[in-house]
Amino acid sequence: MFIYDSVLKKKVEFIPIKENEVKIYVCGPTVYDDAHLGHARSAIAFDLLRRVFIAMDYRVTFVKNFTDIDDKIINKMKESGQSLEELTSFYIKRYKDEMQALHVSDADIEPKATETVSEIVTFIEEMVKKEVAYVTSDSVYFDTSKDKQYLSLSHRLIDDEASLARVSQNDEKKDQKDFALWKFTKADEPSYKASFGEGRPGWHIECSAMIEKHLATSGAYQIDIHAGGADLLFPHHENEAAQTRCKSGQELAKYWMHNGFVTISGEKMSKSLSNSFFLKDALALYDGEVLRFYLLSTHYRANFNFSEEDLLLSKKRLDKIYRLKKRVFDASVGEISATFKANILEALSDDLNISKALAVLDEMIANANEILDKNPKDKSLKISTKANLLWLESVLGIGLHNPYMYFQIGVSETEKNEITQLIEQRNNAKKEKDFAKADAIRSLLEEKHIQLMDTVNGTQWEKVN
RNA sequence: GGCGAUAUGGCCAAGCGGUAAGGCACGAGCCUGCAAAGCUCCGAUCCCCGGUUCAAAUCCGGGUGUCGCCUCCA
Repeated sequence: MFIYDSVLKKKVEFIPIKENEVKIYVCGPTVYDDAHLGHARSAIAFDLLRRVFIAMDYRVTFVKNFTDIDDKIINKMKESGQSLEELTSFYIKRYKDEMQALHVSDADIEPKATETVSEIVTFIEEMVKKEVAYVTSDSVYFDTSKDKQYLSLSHRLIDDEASLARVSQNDEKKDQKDFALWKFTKADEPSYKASFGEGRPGWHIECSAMIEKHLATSGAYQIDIHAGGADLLFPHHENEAAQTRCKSGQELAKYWMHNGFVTISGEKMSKSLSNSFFLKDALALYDGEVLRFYLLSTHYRANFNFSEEDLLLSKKRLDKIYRLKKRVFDASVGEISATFKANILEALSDDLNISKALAVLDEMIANANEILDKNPKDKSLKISTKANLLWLESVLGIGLHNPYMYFQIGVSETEKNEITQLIEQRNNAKKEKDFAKADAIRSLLEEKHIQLMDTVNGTQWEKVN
């Protein structure tokens, strides 16, 4: 397995801390608002990573957190009048439902910040004791000057005035680069008791504490892979790494992976630009699997420019998978082709080269179709093709629909009955060589976006866009 | 202002020094009553300029364009 390490900025061979095991931590969402396409892309990218490791027989422990205490959440509580619990449980549930629609597997552990407070407090206490953190009137800060390797992750120089001018000034901070580990709270805000004063955790500390609680090994590195969106590299991951390094003497992660952004009309979606395409809206328009396949089809590190046109084109490629699946649907389950499996894994183990993997798949599809055109009843081919498809679908997280149902998404039962009747009428017309009538029926269905296909197994239909 | 990424046929997109995968669209053909589906065939010298090399889309230098990070962000 080769992965691109975004700290080393090159592709490296993945060598696990412990043989055949891999521990992955992915930064999850802050649950104060709906998830958008960017969250989906990140989740899908690292869901693929996890599935590939599993397909390669690694024992995977996959952790994704929920940040459920934060300034933005508190602001939203004040706006909406909801309690922390009401607000965060609503968005957590929605996030999980949306991930399910996208076939993103649940993480093995899904810790919440609010469930990790005691570990966070202990973590900070130790840092204060080691004098890598200090207490001011409003917060406990991490002292970045104590970490000689600070900024080694993001390779950044932030001593220049222009950079610092963008950060709000605070005279109690020893250095403007220092960041809050704990914020002392006002009376009407959610807070937790701590020896250094009642308050709530800062954003960065929770991930360090969660990793230590749920995943950390005792060696040089706490986990194998830490992943997240490219915008998290600085300051979030830089700060996480610094805390853990100074507190435990260990490096947080052996490898760092970051996914590229989803842009719309060439611009990154962001809260401040309010150009987010929310998943609840996207999933109302498109099937979750179609959306997954589209977001999956570009390499995870490249930026992804979302367009409805491209999504519908991408669907055509997924359609081809399902059409072949229909052709082999009645076959029994058998052995997959060793060559096919090896070729797919070779592609995916090269830093998740999905384009190459899909090219291998398309070649397999074309080959199988060609043979089935010549001999529609080639039993052994049908068996191996079906096995190939089922295996691949588990690796890519697609193909969970029944292939006949897939082409009927968005068609009501009443409409289905209507279609069946019209097909019957058309077949009768065809028998009587009344092709004008048969074609009229086909045109009628086409107007309703129903495409007919006469096959050796009778007339089939698909819903088309 | 600092730092970084990227630029491949009409569109999406691989490529990681050895002579341009794949998908979609277009066109031609086979199949079909006609279609659809499927299959076959068909298109680029890789932003520009210089350099290294027997050999560069791939490495180096300099431009230009686009995007991003430096502030919440996946």
